[in-house]
Amino acid sequence: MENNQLKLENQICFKIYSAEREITKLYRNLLEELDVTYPQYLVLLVLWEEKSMTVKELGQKLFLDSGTLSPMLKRMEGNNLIERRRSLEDERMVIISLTKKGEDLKVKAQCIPSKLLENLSIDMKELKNLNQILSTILAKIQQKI
Amino acid sequence: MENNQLKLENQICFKIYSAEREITKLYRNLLEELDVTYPQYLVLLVLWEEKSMTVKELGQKLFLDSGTLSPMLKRMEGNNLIERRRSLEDERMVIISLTKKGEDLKVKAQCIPSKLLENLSIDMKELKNLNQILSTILAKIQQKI
DNA sequence: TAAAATTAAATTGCATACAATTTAATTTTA
DNA sequence: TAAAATTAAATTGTATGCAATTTAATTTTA
Repeated sequence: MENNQLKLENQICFKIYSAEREITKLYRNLLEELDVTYPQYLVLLVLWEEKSMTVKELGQKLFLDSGTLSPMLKRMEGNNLIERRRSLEDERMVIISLTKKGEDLKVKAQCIPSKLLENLSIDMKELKNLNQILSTILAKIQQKI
Repeated sequence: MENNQLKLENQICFKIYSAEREITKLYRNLLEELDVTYPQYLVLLVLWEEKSMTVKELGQKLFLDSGTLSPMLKRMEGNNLIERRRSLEDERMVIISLTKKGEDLKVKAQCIPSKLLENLSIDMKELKNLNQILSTILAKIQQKI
């Protein structure tokens, strides 16, 4: 009696794991021009929507903790993309905001989503479907935590 | 005119990125008993199917290069899960095989796929759907490379 | 067949991830 | 209100990932 469940090809999570890395590689090419990594690009996406935000809030949006964010934000500060300053009301908090350079990168980034989708060459119906299923999964996992 | 494409919530790839990490966290709990990480578990899955394999073949199955595999396999060797030996026919190649301990872990691993699916609590129809979409995406990306 | 090209792993360097701990500030509570 | 508990970031330590380079072995080619 074979155990098919332990076969690699039947591992749905392996597909997610592989797809994540392959897609990140596609992004790497597109983001080269902006000189940011994919996680850094996500930080920029958040800050382009909301001018400033604490490290904690950023972490809640991106599902990342300070162990990941602190050094990454330090690198982004070093590259002059963001500024970090302690909150005056509560000195425990660090407020992250965009520099002029970080703000201006948004223009260059406009084309990235469409280019990425073009690279993926997936049709809109499937895309919406995928989006919906992943949202469901994420919500279910998050709910458990 | 708002640019919705640059909004985080519309980033399908962010969902894949997040889902990958959340699922890996679920695995982390399940794999604790086996004392392996998720990528190490993937190596074991492959070796449980085929007794032995070169580093290159392993990399082709898992989409990982020697920069990732070499140190990981060294750690697994250190934990007595696998053995590494140079091929006699071609000394460039390193052949990876399971130790008794690595082979025996398969029994303990039997329950993991079902437990994981239970944690995900996604219905079979959605699962098959997700599987199909991700396979399509992976195939399209792979084809480009 | 000897030099050039190719190939398989390993190594180097950098950037995530994340658990666990530490530090400093704030809030709660006895 | 002073000690205890909580909270936000940073730090520490470990394990991926991956591009680029190096090393050693094999194959190709001039």
